[in-house]
Amino acid sequence: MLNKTQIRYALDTIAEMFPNAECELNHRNPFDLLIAVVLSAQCTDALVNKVTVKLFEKYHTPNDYVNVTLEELQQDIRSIGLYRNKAKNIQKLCMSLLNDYNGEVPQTKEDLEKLAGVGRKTANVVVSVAFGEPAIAVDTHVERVSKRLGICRWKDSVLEVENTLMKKIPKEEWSDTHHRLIFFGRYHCKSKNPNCEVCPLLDICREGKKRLK
DNA sequence: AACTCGGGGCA
DNA sequence: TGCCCAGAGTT
Repeated sequence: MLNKTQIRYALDTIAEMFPNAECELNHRNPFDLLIAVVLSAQCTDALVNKVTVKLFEKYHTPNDYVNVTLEELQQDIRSIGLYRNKAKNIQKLCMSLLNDYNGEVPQTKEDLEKLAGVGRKTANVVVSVAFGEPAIAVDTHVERVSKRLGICRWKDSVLEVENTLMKKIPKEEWSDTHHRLIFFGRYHCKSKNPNCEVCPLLDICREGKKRLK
């Protein structure tokens, strides 16, 4: 396991590698962001952006999504995987916003997680990106990178990874760190080809040293 | 903890 | 072709 000094070094190095790391999803307001993040599950952000360009020209409010048939909404997001369930969830989610939140996006993780299609990861991204609240959303990249480097344990659950990261990283750095770890995982420490041979973190990385042996 | 949903992108 | 992708819900 990495100590505090090593974690500090790792985060600073990753920050230098990806100085402009931020949310890549196409969004102009909390509502559009919420829709985009729900759509992004198990699917690349590039594909989501391609779909939401047209989607957000047609749909602007929760009412717009519930005033079309399920079939029509499904057609409009058809090129995204899991589109049938996602369309259902989005209509359910919009009904909840209209009934329980006056058509607005709730600003707490607890309320967000009650919405259809919104889990812990999505809720974290929304409060962080849309409302500026410190949060670390643990997706596949964050989980893989944290475990490889040795910031957390291999056997940790997603929730344990999140708690460990929050404990070991200053709160004011949570949101930036979240995006940086994602970029690091997506473009460098990839699931298949981690690029260990050119990695500046090889000295401290538990998995990297094992792989190059 | 394991399983399922799923079309598009990329090798 | 085969494998993977800024997960969530169910069993």
